[in-house]
Amino acid sequence: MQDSDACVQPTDAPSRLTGTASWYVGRAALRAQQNTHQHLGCAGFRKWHYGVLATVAELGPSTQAEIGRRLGVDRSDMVALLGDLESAGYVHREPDPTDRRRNRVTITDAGKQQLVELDALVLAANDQLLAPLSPAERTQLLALLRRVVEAP
Amino acid sequence: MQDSDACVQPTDAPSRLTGTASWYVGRAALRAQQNTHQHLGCAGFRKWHYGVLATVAELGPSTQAEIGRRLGVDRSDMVALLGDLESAGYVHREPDPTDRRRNRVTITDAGKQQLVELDALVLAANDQLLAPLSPAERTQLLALLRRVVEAP
DNA sequence: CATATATCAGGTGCACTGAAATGA
DNA sequence: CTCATTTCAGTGAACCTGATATAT
Repeated sequence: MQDSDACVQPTDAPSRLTGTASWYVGRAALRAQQNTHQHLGCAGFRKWHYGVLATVAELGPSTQAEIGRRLGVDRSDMVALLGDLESAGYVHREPDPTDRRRNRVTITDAGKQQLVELDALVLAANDQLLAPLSPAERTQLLALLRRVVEAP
Repeated sequence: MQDSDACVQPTDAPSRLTGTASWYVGRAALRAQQNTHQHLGCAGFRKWHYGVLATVAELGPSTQAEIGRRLGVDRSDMVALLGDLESAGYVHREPDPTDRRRNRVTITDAGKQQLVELDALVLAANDQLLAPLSPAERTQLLALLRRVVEAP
């Protein structure tokens, strides 16, 4: 058996599913997830590692709670996530002197450098996902999804 | 603390993410998942229970492997899934006399009846997800996602 | 022999809950 | 006292792998 079952597209799903947006959104998300996981995985990263690095890079030093809020990642999961990144030397955690409940998370030079490399991988994964669409269609899809996601 | 963190929309994600389709596809899928999970959960079902019922209802008696292929669900997970549905009396499993490796999975009357009720819940969850979009935009989104998902 | 099916045992990433310790 | 932050311990669903027994 060399089946592996993974990455095998489902064929002819029931019309009750192929009539819904939820179905396609779910399938598309799975594909997106597999693409980015595969690309980032080669570098030893997962998607939230990238998300955290991106957040800290763009926002400057932040607290764990703030990063989690921006990304929609649970405060609880942030602990391990930042643990990974810190022990790899990509971020630095230090207690905030002005509010000693908080941790100030800062990206290191190694982190910034790594982030640039990851950008290329994420871009490639995205291009792969959107391959069937023209540039105009990609913009359109992005706009529609934005409206769905940013709904009250 | 009554925080609960769940279902809290992330605000102001970094532009590295908000520029990608993967990001919005992922967020939309999470929201879709939460909607359906919440709606179906009230009836004691999960999304794959619904998917399996829908498949068997539309295809007629099928094998576990075939159902899994249609849905993109792993053969391994189908076992437990069908176990749930069978012990609840919604499907029936019997060895196929013409090929004794296979199980013939059939939907029961109770299953058909339950499926109709679940249809309404799934529809409601979908409407909730697509609330920000006009009917024309919903069709457009569906078409774009279809192209992405049904890519080679 | 090779292939397909159902099943079991297990691993991993992710979303989430609840509680504890600390401090504002 | 209330609220926010970090941390830990643990659950649950979904995705995936590998192996086994059985039958084609």
